[in-house]
Amino acid sequence: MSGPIQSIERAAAVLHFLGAVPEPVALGDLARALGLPKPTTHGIVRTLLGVGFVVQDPESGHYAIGGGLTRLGETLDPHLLRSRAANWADGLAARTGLEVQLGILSGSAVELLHHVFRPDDSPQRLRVGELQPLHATALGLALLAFSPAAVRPRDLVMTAYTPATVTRALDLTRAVQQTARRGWSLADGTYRPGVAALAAPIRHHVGVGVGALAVVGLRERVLTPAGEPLPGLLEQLVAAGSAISDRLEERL
Amino acid sequence: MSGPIQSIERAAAVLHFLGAVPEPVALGDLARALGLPKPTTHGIVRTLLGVGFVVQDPESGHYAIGGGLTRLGETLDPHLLRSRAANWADGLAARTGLEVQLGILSGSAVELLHHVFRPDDSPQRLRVGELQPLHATALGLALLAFSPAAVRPRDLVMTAYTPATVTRALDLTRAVQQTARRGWSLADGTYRPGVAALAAPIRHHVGVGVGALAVVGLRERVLTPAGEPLPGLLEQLVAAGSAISDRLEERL
DNA sequence: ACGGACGTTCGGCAATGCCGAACGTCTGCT
DNA sequence: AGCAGACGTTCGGCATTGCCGAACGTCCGT
Repeated sequence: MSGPIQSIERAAAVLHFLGAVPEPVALGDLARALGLPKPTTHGIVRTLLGVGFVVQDPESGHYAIGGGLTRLGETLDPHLLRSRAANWADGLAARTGLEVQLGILSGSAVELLHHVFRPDDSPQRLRVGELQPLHATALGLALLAFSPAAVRPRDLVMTAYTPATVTRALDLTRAVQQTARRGWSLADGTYRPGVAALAAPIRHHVGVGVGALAVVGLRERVLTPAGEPLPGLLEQLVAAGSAISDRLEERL
Repeated sequence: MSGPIQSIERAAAVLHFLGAVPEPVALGDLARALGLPKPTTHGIVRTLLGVGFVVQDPESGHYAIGGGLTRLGETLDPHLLRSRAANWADGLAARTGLEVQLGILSGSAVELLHHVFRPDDSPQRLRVGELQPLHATALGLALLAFSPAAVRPRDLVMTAYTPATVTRALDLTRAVQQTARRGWSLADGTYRPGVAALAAPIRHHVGVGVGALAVVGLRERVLTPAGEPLPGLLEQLVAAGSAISDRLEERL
């Protein structure tokens, strides 16, 4: 049997130590206490800083347990998500001229939490609360790729909404993998004919997806004739997703 | 600048994922969600299991966040420590015929929480609540070596209680390092002439020292003429320290 | 002005972590 | 009852990664 992973055990020792002491700890004291050289201890602490498990007092330079660790068990309130996302979603609709949707995973479907109309006069229907299929929408692909809940493609009922809808588990798996690699998803006429969408994940607790933000519109308003996202559109979407993610970490 | 440590980041991703999902997670689902091979994920999870940050449901084999993580910020109540230690301490005194002391770090001194008299008729004084010096006692050396609170030898006032008392910071540092290597400490006439003591740490949260247990008596009752622990005595002491440590993890 | 201690960076080295192949076990299906 | 698939787990070869000594710039106390 292979042994335990040394650097994870050392990181745990750091966290145990910091958790046992009420005051923030100097790096040198931590290193001495654990019997490790300062650069070794520093490398561990820097990584724990990066994942939010440790924080550093900016004045003293000392280290303490961070909120990212103590908040591990917390799940995100959908109302909080919506409240944090609303302004960004409204701004994105205004800038792109497209419909913007915010969704979360609900069982084996996408639930729309927020829906911003295209900023024009055309008739539109408010869809908040609506369930959408995971396999046929950009929001669905993003949630499958980044959400912690383990929904497997083979466990889904894959209705064909258009001739372009993916209905085989293997094809869906590939689409999800592609989404994971790119950091965003694309749906081209898979849910409504002639309608395309792009979606980006919204994350909480370093890297964990809790929702997705999408821009939706007629294909030629979202994609090039070759089927790629229009220039600038993807960047605005991903930036909005990141900004919302950052706001989720803020405490009010 | 060197980058973050990959295996610590991966471990954090595991914890984030487990923390985001209400139900225990299958190893295969965890591996898929994180995009890692199963053996890689298993190595990480096995290590997190070992440090108490993750637990495994024995029936389903699934993994969840463990109490060792959520209890990181908890400090140990001295009354709990005393209550858990008392029976072991009493038994140790009965088996060894020596005085047994339980101490914790209190500022820059040892505070005795529990004191068991030698099981004989000689006059003895109850010392619970007494403060003892860190530099001159076996309890003190054990607490310096294993306790999370960072007390540095150079910050101590080192009174000479006997000619054998260590009074130089460098000598104390070496004694503490030796204690850390051995896992136990030895004081030979450094606090009271002709009296020797051995001490072992009591740990909480994998490896963090929260107290120490000592056997104390006339030198010839504790050490060989060469100054080594009497055969069998050290093993009984270390075993008692371990048993008390184990009992601290139990929930009532 | 100087020395000591701090947190931090750098890069050479080899120890360690990674992960494909394989295993034994369990469960569900035929 | 037998078989196939999926599970968690183990093993060991390989090279990537983590480790840590040397060194740095900064800050503080003397």
